[in-house]
Amino acid sequence: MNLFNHYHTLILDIIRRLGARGELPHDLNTSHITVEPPREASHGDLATNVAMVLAKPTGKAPRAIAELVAAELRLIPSVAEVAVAGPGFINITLDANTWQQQLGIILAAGIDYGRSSLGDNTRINVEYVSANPTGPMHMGHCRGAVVGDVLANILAKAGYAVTREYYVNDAGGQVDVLARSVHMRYREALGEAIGDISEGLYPGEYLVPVGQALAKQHGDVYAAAPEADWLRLFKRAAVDAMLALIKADLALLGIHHDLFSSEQAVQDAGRVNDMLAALNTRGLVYTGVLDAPRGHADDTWEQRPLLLFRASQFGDDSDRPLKKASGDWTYFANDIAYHYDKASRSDALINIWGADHVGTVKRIKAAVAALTDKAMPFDIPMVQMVHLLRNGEPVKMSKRSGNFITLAEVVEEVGAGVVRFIMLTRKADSQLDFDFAKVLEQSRDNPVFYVQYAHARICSALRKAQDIDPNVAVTITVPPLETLALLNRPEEIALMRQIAEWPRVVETAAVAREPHRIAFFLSAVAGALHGHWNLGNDDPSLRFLLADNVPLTTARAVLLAAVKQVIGNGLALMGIEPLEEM
RNA sequence: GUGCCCGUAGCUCAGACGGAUAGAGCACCCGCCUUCUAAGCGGGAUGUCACAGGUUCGAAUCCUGUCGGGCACGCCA
Repeated sequence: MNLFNHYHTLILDIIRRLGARGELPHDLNTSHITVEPPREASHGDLATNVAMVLAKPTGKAPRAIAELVAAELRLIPSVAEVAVAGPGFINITLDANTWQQQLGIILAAGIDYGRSSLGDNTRINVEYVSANPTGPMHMGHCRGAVVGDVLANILAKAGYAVTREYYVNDAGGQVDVLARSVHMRYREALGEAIGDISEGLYPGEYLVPVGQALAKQHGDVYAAAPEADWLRLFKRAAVDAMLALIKADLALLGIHHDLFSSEQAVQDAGRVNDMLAALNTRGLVYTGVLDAPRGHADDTWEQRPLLLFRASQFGDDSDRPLKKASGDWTYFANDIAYHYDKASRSDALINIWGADHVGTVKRIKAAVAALTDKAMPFDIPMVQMVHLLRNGEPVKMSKRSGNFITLAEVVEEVGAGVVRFIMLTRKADSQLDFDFAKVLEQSRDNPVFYVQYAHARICSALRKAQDIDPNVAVTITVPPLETLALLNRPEEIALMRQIAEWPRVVETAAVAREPHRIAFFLSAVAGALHGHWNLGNDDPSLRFLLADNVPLTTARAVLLAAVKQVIGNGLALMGIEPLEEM
């Protein structure tokens, strides 16, 4: 149960009651009322803007409303103190019991602490990675992969029915190029001296085994055969092999999709015609000509009649071609068909896209809006570039030789957990530096270390607590009230208050589609834990472990266990294994 | 030329749906520290939230414009 939601509900009840008694008007719009932790801890545990929001519709002074509501709030047993402050904020301080009991709730819920029904089983489709199947994953794909995966985790936790989907672009020209590259490797495997891989083809070594396998399977049947004889076959073999590579790379990061959707399959199933029919019935297709794009030297621009979609009616800057002059479908048309298909089996769509696709956001949103009569929620969080550094110096990549920094190399060097965490230390749409040296540093300014260290430190303390009192392990599963009541120091209450925000953080991250909030929250909790821990240096009575005070040691072990649970739950959402010791 | 994103402390960045005196880490200054896990801890100073208008009880947040930066932009995939 989200504590903030609980009091939000109570406040709405109060407004209704005051309405029934004639002290406030009926049927007020209460949708803008919030209950939040106040920024300033000294203001109390919860703050609500209810009085300010209702001032205008009721025609009353905010502070007058605040006093009415405050009087009612004081009647709630768990409320210790209510103060009206500033322009009309109501600050609520809860009874220490309420916070103490949160520890029991956290420990009883375990990994499910933070789960909610916010999403109400809405079928939400998260499409992410979708790298072209032409080679292994490189670092350019990494951030979107992590952001998408963690967002999917968050949404699942928040009660959505999540499908994790990968769109395989196996139908375009680049897979033809791939097949030709594989054909050269195939001839090479048959003993032919092929020299350098031709300009424009994929030179990567990872295609060598694909050629070898084809040579083994088919002998020299296709060595001198015309392309038409082998293209389809080689394409299939190459794409399958590349997908296997990609899946292996994703597995290194702990990423597993539910569904791989093939562009070719969408076409083969006739979904493009379905899409066209759907657009046609809405009168959104016509044959016309496009103006030349501005800002380019456009001597070569030819106005040709094309089949166009009226994207401009749905917020795009211009209408967009569905067919090329050649009569072939455009990539865009296939993409719409795919999205139409996704929409038919979802209640909401999310695409995680790299920043290089910003230019196409409007048109795909226009298409989805058109095909679903604007009924389909569709978010496209954009993921910015990652700059790879080593000790502050940019890592050089030689494109010429086809050497990218691969995801596998990076995971091998620093570990999957570190990669995943660092990818979430910035908002997705701002650029991110990834410094191989810094991410492994053991210091305060490395958030991965800082959070893991907090977890390991707690584990260590819990082991020692067990030595002081062998019953600790049992007590922390269902802590008795008299044990919890010993946790009444302000510093302890502050820590409880902080971890009790976890369910709210999950919901916020889900609604805002912002996984980085989890990482930031964990850093804050780790900071609070370390800070609290250090208090014990100056004041030994604040240490967690007190050999001469078994009841208090046990109680504090309960607090530690709850913090550990919350950090562990956060890391689990991020797909990171928490460390027991380090 | 057009579109999207961005502009917050010296640096790197947080700051859903408008809320109180705008925060964190680093760097800087001053102390402390050999410990319940050590890779440090405590305190201090630091802002025209790019600029100018507007909306309102209230704006870093919303709207308009200007300036500055990044990315993208043909029937490629």
